[in-house]
Amino acid sequence: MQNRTPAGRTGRPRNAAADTAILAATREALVELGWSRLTLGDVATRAGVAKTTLYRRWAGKHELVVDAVAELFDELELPDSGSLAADIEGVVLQFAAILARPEARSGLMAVVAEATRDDALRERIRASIVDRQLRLVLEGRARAQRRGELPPEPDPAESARTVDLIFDMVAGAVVHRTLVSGKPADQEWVHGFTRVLLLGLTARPGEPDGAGGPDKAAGRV
Amino acid sequence: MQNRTPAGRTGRPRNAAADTAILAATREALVELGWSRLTLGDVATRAGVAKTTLYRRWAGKHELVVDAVAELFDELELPDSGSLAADIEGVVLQFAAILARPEARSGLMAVVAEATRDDALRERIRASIVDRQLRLVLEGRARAQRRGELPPEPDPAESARTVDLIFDMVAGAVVHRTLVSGKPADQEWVHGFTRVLLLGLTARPGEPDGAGGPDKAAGRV
Amino acid sequence: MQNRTPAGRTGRPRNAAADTAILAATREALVELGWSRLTLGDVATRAGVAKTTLYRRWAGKHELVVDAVAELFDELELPDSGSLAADIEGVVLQFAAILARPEARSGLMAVVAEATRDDALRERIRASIVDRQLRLVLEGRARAQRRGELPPEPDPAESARTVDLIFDMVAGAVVHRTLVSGKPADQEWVHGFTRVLLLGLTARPGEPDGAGGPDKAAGRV
Amino acid sequence: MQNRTPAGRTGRPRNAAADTAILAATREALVELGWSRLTLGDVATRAGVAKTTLYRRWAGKHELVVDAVAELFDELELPDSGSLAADIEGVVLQFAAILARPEARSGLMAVVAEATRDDALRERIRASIVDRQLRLVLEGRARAQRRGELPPEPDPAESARTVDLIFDMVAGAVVHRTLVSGKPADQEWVHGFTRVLLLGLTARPGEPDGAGGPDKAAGRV
DNA sequence: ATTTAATCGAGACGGTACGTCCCGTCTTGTA
DNA sequence: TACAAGACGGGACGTACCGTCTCGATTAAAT
Repeated sequence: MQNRTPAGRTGRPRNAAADTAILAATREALVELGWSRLTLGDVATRAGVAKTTLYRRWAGKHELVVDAVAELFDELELPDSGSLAADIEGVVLQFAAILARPEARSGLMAVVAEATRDDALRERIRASIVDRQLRLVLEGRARAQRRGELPPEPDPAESARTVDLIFDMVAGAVVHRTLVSGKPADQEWVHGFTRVLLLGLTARPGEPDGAGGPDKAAGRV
Repeated sequence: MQNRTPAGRTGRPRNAAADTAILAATREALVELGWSRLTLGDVATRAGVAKTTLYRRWAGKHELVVDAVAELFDELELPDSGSLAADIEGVVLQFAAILARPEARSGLMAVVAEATRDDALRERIRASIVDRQLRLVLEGRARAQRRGELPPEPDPAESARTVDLIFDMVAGAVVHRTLVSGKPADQEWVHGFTRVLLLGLTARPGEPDGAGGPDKAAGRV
Repeated sequence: MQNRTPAGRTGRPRNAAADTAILAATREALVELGWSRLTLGDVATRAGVAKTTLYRRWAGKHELVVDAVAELFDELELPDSGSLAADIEGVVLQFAAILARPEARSGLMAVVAEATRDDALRERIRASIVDRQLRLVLEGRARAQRRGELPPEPDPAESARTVDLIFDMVAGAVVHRTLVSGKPADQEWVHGFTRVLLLGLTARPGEPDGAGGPDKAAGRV
Repeated sequence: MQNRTPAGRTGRPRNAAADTAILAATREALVELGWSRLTLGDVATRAGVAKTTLYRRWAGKHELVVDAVAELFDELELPDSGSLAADIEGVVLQFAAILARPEARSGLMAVVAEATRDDALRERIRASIVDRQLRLVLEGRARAQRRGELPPEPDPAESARTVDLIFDMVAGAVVHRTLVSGKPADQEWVHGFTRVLLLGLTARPGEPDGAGGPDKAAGRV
């Protein structure tokens, strides 16, 4: 994951169990202490490992936490609920549930904050967390197209842009709701959000457009 | 701002200019060093102030940065562009421009991260940053209603929920685009985002609904 | 004591009671906290006085403590016990009793320590504490001469040297016993000490001299 | 010296040279700055050592200075001058010479002052400085007994009491002369002091006793 | 079986920043 | 003027972690 396999074959090999123990200890410490009070010395102690061992495998606190948090998001699965709207609602709810867990909340924003000044870290976050979950959007769209809920994509560039937009809107809204507004992203909220998102993506523009005839607009703002 | 006004009348009064200098020095340090390398000792030096003076007024790094960043968002203004869509685009662009500035990027996510474990800090962020900008959503809606672009609100509770949702969607998407995806929230992106948002909020559900007739949907996903 | 009388007559006169209160508060703080933890801010608070008032009258911690401790030694009185030996024992016991009090122990050595690098402070100690008690030696000798226990002094220079020597031996031995050896300078010890001192000062040298016939020496070493 | 030898075998061993460098730096700083201006940060810098290293080995300023000063007194040697009086004079002169050095003057009284409120510190002073030099008294007496200048000790308890008394008188008088009276403990003074001390210890009580016939007393008071 | 080389635990190390405490000065309003 | 109150610039404190290093002791693969 984070470390080159030893490459050269001679010498004592690394203890593979240590990686697992360290990442688990990291999440445990995140829960108990939060990002800012978490120290690598403490993580090493919890993992029953020397500090040197930890530094041999990770460059620092940020990298370690990215890996520890990334594992959490691998649990995400696209449910097959029969309709696109229900599929999206299901996945957003799962995402919200993960963000509600303290080991994710605390660490995720912190590494994002640091990534604003550290390109390598941002790349690591993208690779470990964001890109790995793009699969959900892609698979969801494909399934909806198979069902006939969505038309096929004529323009690949436009398609990629839309995938990015959906991802930013979903992840952004849930994160903001959970971490900034400090309110739960519960069933009701997710339903309302999904409705607006899907309507916005699929409604015919022109007619009941935002700039269009107000007399007919029934939407609530 | 952060400190009880002296209230009691005796003793030497606080130097009001120090507050201004400290907040400016904080932003300067955020630009040069970023959140994690910013130290209060350095900020004090930059502001030409003793470290003790700084600690007398702010409880710590997080509180200080919240106040320093909050001032940035007070620049936001709702443009009067003639249409709701254009107004929203204008304000989102302004918001994106602020988030593009390093003094905002670096500090904002860090305090949000810390706020996940510190209720007082979250409250401070809400009061200093989030709630102060809710005015934009409220005023924008009122103006659109005056123009006839939006109907009046029948249900106050539903209305508040929608304002919250809009705020989470706008702020969340822009933040995620800028800080996580690491791509610019430029004119083009803002236009696309605004279109989806407004359509989602105003389109008549039922007809070209996400669950509705796929054959007619012209939306791009 | 420590401060020039205001001299110029205009303006609000100093509160004379403050001096007393400050010195008492200093001794109180010495008892409770010892020298190293005593702070001028705390003394001011105890005395019900502002820090400014304290600094207007004393230059610093050292000067203040010298004055506070000096007052303790003014209690010393030469008892009239009928014999030189008994007079000396009495005064040495009184001296030991003062040194046993925490307000004296703690402060005295500290100012002496500082005086090794501060000539003005050493002079202040000499004037306030040491010289004021030379009277005891002088009066004791005069009384013994009146009684016929000691011969009159033929040589004034030699006389002054002897007074100094006595003072250094008495004060030094008691201080060392009390503060360094950490054992009480009690009746028994004072008796033994006085015996050696007086014998050393009055015995005819030459005969049972330390360099003399060892076979006849009955002294204990 | 001050720190448990590593005992346990694991881990990087302490750098023994650091102890030496730190104690030397401490004495250097005492000379230049005196006790009250000496800071541990400065000592660490002078020793080319991190502040943490210093704190890892000494509990604080007082303990450090005790050790730094204690080494000075290890230079003391009992000269073999042929007579008890000359031996004592020699050792007292050496002692006075050490106390005349600024690194001793400045620190010694300060730690004694602090020791009045800190039993552990007093014990450390006794063990590191006082008890280590008792050897001089013991050896001097033994040598004088071998020479026949002093009789053997019949009573061990009385003997110990006398050793203590001698130590308090010698150390006390020299310290007081040097640090309080502020006059040099030079050849002449030491000679006078030694004469009184030795006479007091060896003269036959009863005859020219302090309480005895004043007409025959030739001593000067 | 021995060598070889990397890993492991432990913990000392140089270093940076922390947040606190106290210093001695200053600036108010009141007496 | 003096005084109470308290803010101020400054300096040192002692602590906590950082990330590196030096140990002696394992531990396997390569000899």
